[in-house]
Amino acid sequence: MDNNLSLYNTLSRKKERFEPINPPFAGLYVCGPTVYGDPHLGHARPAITFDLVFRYLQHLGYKVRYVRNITDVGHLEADLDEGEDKIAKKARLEQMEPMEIAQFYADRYFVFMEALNVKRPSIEPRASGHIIEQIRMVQKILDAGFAYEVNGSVYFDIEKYSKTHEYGKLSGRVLDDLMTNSRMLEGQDEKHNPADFALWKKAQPEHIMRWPSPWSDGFPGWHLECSAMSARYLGEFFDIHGGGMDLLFPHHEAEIAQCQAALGHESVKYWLHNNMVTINGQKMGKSLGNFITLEEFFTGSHQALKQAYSPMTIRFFILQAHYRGTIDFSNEALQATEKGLKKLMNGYETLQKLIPSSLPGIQHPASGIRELAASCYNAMNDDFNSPGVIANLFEMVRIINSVNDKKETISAEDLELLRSTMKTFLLDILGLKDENSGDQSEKINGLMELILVIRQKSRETKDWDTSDQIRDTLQKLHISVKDGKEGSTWNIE
RNA sequence: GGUUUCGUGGCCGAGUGGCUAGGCAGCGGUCUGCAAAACCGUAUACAGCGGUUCGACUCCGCUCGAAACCUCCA
Repeated sequence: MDNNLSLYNTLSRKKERFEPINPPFAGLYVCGPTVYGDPHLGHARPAITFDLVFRYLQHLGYKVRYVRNITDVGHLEADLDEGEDKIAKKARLEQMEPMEIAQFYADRYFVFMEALNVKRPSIEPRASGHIIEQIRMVQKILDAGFAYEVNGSVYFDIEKYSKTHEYGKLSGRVLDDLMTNSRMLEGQDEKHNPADFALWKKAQPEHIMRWPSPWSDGFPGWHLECSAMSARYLGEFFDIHGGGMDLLFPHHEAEIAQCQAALGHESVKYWLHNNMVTINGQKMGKSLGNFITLEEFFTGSHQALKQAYSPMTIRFFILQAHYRGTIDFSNEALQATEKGLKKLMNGYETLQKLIPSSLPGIQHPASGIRELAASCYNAMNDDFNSPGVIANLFEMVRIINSVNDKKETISAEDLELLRSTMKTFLLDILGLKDENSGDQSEKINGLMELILVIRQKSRETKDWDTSDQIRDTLQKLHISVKDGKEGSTWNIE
């Protein structure tokens, strides 16, 4: 399978040609949500970023297995001495079973991801369903001599590992710094070295989420689930592992070490990381009062928002920036995005009713469509440069409108290429969809036809009061009427 | 303090060692009963300071600024 795709590998810090291990198959693993709270922008960005990767690989013809986990095992909360975990804490506060919490927020996550038109991955495994795999992996690491047990808990031995392998190569950490830095934090620690991380943790008596293991009744360390589940569903060596940059250290660094220790080799060929989001230039945080959930974006029900922003506006906004750059959400930027998206979707609608000109020799022939299509591929092949694709799509819309205005002409061949290219990139790869066309029933179409006929009559008699009243009233119902040379058109906004 | 990512015109945001990104807003036109949409034209730019080069926004160094991580939190 030929491709010219290159992608930025965090491990090598440069763009590399994408050469899958077992073509035509491609394996993609992405760190999914911890389901103890409502989905927000921090969930939307990686989901959309890797949805783009998923869609493009599929478009190139790969048989992609996309695995994105659901973290439903409680992990310890840092600021509590009690050793309570996030999901259990939420469960206690809301008087629910921990799995009830996990189920509730997982469902919320799915609903909002669907609204954003994020495709469901091939497999969405849950950490709680793979305790056995995780226990086996801990045992393998113990057997290999890279871990030790203390009081029923098992820790990864960084010092031992570092003698033969480079811990910190993904994130650029230097081990000595880690040790000296971490050493400052005193505590009644079971760990031999502060930089060590837990593979298995013995549960405190009040800890509800627990499973039996050879070492204790307890729960797996956070980093373990991704290693265990990726190995199970994608094999011990697979193509792409993705996630947010915030996961670089320690999470992904630990995954590399675990796999190396347990399997004797690394498990990931390409590491991809999306950058973070900010809101009005600030990081999003509950204490800053700018923590905005997706539901609040969609309904506009947050004081920082001047209006509601539709799921497609959010999606388009994220795709308008390259995934490795930071992205700042502001009302001004979102409003601009909303207009741009509308222009794009209107253009796509216009394209459907465009007619090729059969007359030869007309001036200003629309041209360059082949180049624009190639340019879209070049952009995607250059590390998934969606903003580059979008710029080309806007150029296509300009051609579409010019042809529609009879200012340019287009051949049947070019029109067909234009249609297929627009559909491929706008709908299939970028995953944008028309949010307003869903509710146009036959009844509404019939009514609108009637109304426009009546209005046209009033216009012919220059009864502007009546024609304007109709247009204004419809506008209040979010139905906009536009008068053109060939009659009036309408659409729901 | 360390590691990492980044700093482009009013706003957002690509890209390149010398050649127009694109969107939104603005200005001037065309079209139009008016409006909207659309099309055409147009101003404003590469954080700062050095260096490499015939030439840097693009490479190197430093400074300033922002974000993430450095918390058995996922």
